[in-house]
Amino acid sequence: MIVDRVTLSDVAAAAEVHVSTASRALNASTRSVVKPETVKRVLEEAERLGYRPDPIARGLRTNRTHSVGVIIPDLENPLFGPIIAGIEAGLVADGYSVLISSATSNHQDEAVRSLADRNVDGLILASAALADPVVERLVKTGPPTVLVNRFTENADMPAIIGDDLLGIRLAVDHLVEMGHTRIGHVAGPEQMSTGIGRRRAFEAVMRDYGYPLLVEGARGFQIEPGATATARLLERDPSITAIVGANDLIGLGSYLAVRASGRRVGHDIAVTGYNDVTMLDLVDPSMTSVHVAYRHMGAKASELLMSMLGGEEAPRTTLLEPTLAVRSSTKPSSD
Amino acid sequence: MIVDRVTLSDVAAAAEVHVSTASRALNASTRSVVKPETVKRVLEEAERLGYRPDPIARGLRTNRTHSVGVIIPDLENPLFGPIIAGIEAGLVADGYSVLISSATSNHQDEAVRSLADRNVDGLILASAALADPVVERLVKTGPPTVLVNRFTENADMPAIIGDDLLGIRLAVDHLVEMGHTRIGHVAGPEQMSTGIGRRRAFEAVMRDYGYPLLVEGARGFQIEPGATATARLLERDPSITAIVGANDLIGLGSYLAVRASGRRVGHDIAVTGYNDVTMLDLVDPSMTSVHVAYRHMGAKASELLMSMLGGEEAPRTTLLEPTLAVRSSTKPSSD
DNA sequence: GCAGCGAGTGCAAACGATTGTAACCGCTCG
DNA sequence: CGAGCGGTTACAATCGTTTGCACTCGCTGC
Repeated sequence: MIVDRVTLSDVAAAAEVHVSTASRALNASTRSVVKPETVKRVLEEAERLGYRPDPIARGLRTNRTHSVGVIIPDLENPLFGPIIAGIEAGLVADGYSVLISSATSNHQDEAVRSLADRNVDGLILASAALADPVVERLVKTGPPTVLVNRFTENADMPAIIGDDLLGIRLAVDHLVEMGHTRIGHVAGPEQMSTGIGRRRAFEAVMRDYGYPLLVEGARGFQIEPGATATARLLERDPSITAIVGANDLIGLGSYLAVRASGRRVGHDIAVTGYNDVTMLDLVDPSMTSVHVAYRHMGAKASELLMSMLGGEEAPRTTLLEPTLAVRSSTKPSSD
Repeated sequence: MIVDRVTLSDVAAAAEVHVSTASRALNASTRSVVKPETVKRVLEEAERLGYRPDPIARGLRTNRTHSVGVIIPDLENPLFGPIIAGIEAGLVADGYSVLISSATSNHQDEAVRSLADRNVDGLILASAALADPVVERLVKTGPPTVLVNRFTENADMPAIIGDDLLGIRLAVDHLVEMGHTRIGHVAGPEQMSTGIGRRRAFEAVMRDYGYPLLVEGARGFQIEPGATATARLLERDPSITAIVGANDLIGLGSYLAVRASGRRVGHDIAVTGYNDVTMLDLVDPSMTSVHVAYRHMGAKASELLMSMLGGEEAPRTTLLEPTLAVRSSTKPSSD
């Protein structure tokens, strides 16, 4: 700062009171103990001088920094923009600041530690692995924490996640409605709840229908692994007429593999994605996908964290209801 | 924190020295004044106890928080993910933390103030408007600041931006090479340097060629405004055979308007975008676009800020060279 | 044998806030 | 008339670090 900060003692001097009095006058909770007249004088001087309390100094004394840490596994993935936006909007409304850090599940440790050093009041993790030692430790000894988008099986940590069972059911129901019975699933990595969860959901729904279980796992949530796994799937059972991708990029990989096998997406083989990232309506053919309200998810996460910081006991897990965005990849008629 | 923090005085007590000595032993710059033997003892105890200095307390004394603020205009825009990733990577490497805040050009004020309250050592703004009073004030009285992606004309503030003149030239040159002479431009909002800059660049390049100037402004950098403006452009001059969009979304808007006019993108009218956001290669037809290395841009910005914090005088502006990603929207042969 | 020196440490004052406790004032009441 | 009391305010400690200054101690050089 080039201009000198206006400090509490400046205000106190201007109002001709002791700093402690000024402090109490300024803080709503202690205001009642100081004479209304004095309060008025202090507030006026504070206003006039443009006093803004130093959250750092305050944090040193009170052990609350009014900041929360957010850990994102991959900032370049368009999924996380809306999540961060939702989190941020919720937090600044409550006067909190957001410390952001990027770290994959395997390297969260240092990120968590550095945020803890900064004495964040709470933590929001989008980077949890299915079996996550870091989360396990946080649950025992760490600031209040909320998981978002992914959850952990080895620790009881509140999470805001999409209802993958419902989402997959929406996709499969829609495909069945379109007449498909031989439906395959290209699953995501099993280390993430989003990978294994959707796979289990798919298996459950298909069992309900009594249809065969055709599943291949992709090495990652990206296009190429999706293409490779789809190729394996098609090779294993050429009679497949529909593919449920574990996320949109895997679905786009399926596009490539389907084409490579000489068939047309939408006409010969239907494909669905998951997440409904932006521009999915503009690919060729536009892709049917399970839509998750990620901004809302972020907002919910910050809301939950705020209530935990307010001392409330947190509910274990909140499921967000997805919807299905139907497009040409499963309904070529609309082409 | 549930477990009590290990403090400097814990370390000092364990090493049987005064806290001041411990402090000096721990800080590389003052380490030379304390006896090597003592240094060793202090370091060992610090290590053994798992001591981590409290950046808050330190910041209170030193006035340096080792944190920087980043202001992003729209977290949901996929453009900014890579920028943030680049910034973050650069900063954590130097031991800095990132405080993120979202604010449009018109509402930066509160965000800047709140970051200043937190005593950030530096600021990175992706939200600068072309004429920006907030930036103007920052330049006079504020922490070291770097602009990224957009710059400001009313203040002399270091910026890392793409070379729009070169980018537009690449696009136009390519179109001319493909035989086009009647080339239109759908410009972005004039309040942003990216809008007006690309427009000016287009005009300059076209003047060089001696071709007519066909420009319409879109109200925003989104699809619908792009479509509307393109429609106006096509109505004004139906003989246009190529359109340069000010960004990718505007280009996608042009797709819609071109189709609405009964023509085919790529065959009847070529279209280029700008930024080369993800999945642009998957739209139909895949779009030719000027590629900007946004992650690198973010990395450069943090690098520049770090050097400024190190006391070096900052160069005024760094231009990043874009490249052209040629796809089917200008080269239908590859369809 | 003592002033002076330099190396190494300790003391204590910051930084800007919050907060327990003491002190003061003018009253009332016993 | 003095103890006690409610209402206000001031004092001072505290949070965890850094840092200017003073101090000690063992030497050297005169």
